Amino acid sequence: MNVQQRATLEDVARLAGVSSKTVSRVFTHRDLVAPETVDRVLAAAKRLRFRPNPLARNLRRGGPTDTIGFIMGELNNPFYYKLAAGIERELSAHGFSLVVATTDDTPEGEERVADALLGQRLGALLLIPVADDQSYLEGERHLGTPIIAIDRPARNLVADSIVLENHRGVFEATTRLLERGHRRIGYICNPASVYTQAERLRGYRDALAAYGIRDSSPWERLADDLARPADGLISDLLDRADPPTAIITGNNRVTIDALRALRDRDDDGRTALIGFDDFDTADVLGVSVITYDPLALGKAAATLAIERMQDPAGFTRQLEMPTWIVERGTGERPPAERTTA
Amino acid sequence: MNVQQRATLEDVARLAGVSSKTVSRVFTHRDLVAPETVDRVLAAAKRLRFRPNPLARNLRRGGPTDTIGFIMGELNNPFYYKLAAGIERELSAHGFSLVVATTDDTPEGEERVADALLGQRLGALLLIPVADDQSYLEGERHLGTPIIAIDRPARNLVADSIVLENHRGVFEATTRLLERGHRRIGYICNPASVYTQAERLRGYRDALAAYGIRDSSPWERLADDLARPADGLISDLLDRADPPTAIITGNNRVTIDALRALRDRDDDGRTALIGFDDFDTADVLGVSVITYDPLALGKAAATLAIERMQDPAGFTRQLEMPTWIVERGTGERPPAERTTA
DNA sequence: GTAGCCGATGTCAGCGCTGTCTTGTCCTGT
DNA sequence: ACAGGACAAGACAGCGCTGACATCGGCTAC
Repeated sequence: MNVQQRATLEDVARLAGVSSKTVSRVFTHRDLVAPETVDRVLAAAKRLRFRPNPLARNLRRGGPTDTIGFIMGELNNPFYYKLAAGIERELSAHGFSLVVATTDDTPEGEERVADALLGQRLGALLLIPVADDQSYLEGERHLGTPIIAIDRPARNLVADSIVLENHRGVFEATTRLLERGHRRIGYICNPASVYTQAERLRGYRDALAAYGIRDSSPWERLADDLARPADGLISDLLDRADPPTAIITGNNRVTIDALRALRDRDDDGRTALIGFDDFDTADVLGVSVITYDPLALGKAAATLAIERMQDPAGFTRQLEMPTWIVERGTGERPPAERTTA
Repeated sequence: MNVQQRATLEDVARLAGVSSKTVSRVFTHRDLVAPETVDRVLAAAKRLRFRPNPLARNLRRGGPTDTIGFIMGELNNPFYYKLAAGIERELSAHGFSLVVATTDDTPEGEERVADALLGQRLGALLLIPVADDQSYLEGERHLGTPIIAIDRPARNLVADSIVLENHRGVFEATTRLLERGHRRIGYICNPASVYTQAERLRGYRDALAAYGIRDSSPWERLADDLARPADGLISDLLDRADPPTAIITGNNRVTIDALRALRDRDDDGRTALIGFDDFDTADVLGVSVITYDPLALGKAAATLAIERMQDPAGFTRQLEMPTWIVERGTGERPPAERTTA
């Protein structure tokens, strides 16, 4: 394959018999150029397969590029990729392109990856904070790069953020179970020590407290080992002498693990279940969930970034996206009577 | 927020009391600089929060960037996003960054998006071809940008490609059903007029043919309307006077639609089912599938791209990734005896 | 003693493009 | 007939960086 040279403005100019500046104008302020000149230049450009070099353009113009970075835990997760899809859709509609980088959900990964991305003179940086501290981004923010935290607020960093109504979603789900007569309601999550889960857990506890249940700890099973499925936590909870009549799960992975555990135990639909996060086959399985619109979340985050680029000086904003409950069966089960006394 | 200027080589040089070239060297060929000078420069760089401008560097150096583009139908699809995850992981391990763009699975989108991406002087372009013709990329390929087609071969374009063993997977699945005694085996897919589906359908037909079933058309339900779920196709097939005892579905969406349809008809596990593509809750639902490793597919594609960047002149390669069957229950059902004569 | 080399650093030009300023041409109004 | 303006196009510099080449002191070798 004989690689040929890429044509430059100069080449096009020579072929069209004009100056390079005129060619430049054709590709930027076309209305300043006489129509027939435009035609001649475009013909020449097409013949030479000319494509303006955005590197040179951006360098010359100074300022940020049209590229926006998104740092996520891992693409391999329904929540993240739908979020990414929402972001991508909105950004591309506004002419920005999206660079994604993943951190494997580790704090070290986050800073490394952020550094690599920021090298590229991003127009803005979107991220799902994982580390305990995003102060390392302060320098870049100070240089004018808008930074948007998604799903969790950034810590030690002034940044816009957009999160879910975690507390409200779980509070309402728990309340519904309580209203249906459930009193022994389990809560399972893994990981537990992240912002979102802390909020959800708070929603669960607050709802119970409103019904006079002050100590929910016997019904909580919290873990922080992503590598291990949550089956064990669920079994442990169900093995109690007074097993819960309902379970709330903190995210879709745990929900699916719970379904697996319930199936393995031949629970036969006795235990009510409401999971946080929707998932593809939840309707087939009849699983009630606390859901939200990840595409909308991504879209809102992208919008926030675009607005911030246009108005870097404005006050930062903290947005919340709604969550709601979808009833599909498992969440509407009444409390099972105790089979043994 | 008072936006401050970004430091340049020159600024660092002034502060460190050296020439800008020396600073440049510290960030590229550090071993050519005296150790104590390196320290002084690094200290100055840190103080000014200096970060080399990759735009200027790439412009000066010429040649492609470390950014690799990936054009996919839509991120909002388990197959695509796992593929993207595999690509991202491999690329970032080699120091490349990934720009993603989606086409909404439309041919027009593909060319538009490809054009936008190629403006950025990509190191390579990965894409899942949707349009009937990728000849519009010929120019760019000629300029030295490696192009890798994933999941489907590119048409009218010399490009590396990496696809699944579509034919073999479905051939084997069909053969297993035949071996178990099934003779009325349905095949459902939507969309049908894409390379992958054509291959899979061929696998189905060839397997039947090997058992003497020449005309499978009564058992095939092919559609090309992504907006509409496949429920109708499935019902139509099951409504036959002699309904199929087994069904093969061409992709995960159709599989899930089929599950829904079977549930709605209270099929109660009479009809055997094997679906192409795995999905998150397939094990919970006990669905047998023809599967593959989308992460590995992505990784292989990324590797191919990296190799091609290093050896642009080599022969293009066409790779196939293995598919295999995971038996979980629905595919192992024996043929149901006719309930009515 | 000096030719020759080496390691450390500097000078300069230019990658491809665009902002600013300048030049040139034609048209309008009086 | 000519000032003044509108429009089209060019000259030039420089964005931040790095490759090619130059410089310079110190050191080895004979």
